[in-house]
Amino acid sequence: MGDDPRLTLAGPVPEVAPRLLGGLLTAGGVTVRLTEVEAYAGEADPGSHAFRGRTPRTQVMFGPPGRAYVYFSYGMHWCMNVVTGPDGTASAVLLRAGAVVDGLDLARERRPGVRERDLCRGPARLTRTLGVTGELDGTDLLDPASPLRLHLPDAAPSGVHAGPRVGVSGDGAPTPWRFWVDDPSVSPYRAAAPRRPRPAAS
DNA sequence: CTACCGATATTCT
DNA sequence: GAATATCGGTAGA
Repeated sequence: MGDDPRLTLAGPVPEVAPRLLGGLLTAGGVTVRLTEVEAYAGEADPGSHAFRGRTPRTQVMFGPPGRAYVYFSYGMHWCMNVVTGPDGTASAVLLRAGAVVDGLDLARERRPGVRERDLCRGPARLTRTLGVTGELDGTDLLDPASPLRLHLPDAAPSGVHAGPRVGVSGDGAPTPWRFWVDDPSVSPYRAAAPRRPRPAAS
């Protein structure tokens, strides 16, 4: 391969997303090999944060590819994406899971009591193990001096699976844009919108 | 392993 | 007020 990574990330998000699998993400003294990702296709995608247009939270998605989009979820968790596609398309890839390949002692120290395979098993666990917070929103992932860096794999990974996205309901639900490789760190599939409706108020 | 449930920011209705 | 790209604790099979 040897493509310019910036050029690779500028491609269509359903093609870019599986190519992040096997990539190395480094932050806070810990490096993770990505094992599970999800594609979100900007303003045309009902499951995307950008579907309703630009907001203070989503502005980074509308910028150039190769930056980190970090957002606060459910009032307590950080989740991170890699912004993809041409400048202005608001596409991004959510990093859902990974396996720690370097800095394991530090990761364990940061997550006391957590089993190794659970350290980055889920998008919010991944950011916590790496120490990623909203301060890193907008970081250039391809800058060697950045506190949060992404290194794309030399070759496209093999054995990639695809399935429906997690937690996405409505029109965007059936789109098979969750990609993963066989690894213990991949979170088990959960159907979208399992939320139990609260008992009807009397 | 499955199932429930609380915490609670951002955004939309 | 309600929904959401979630997790961790607890309970039970």
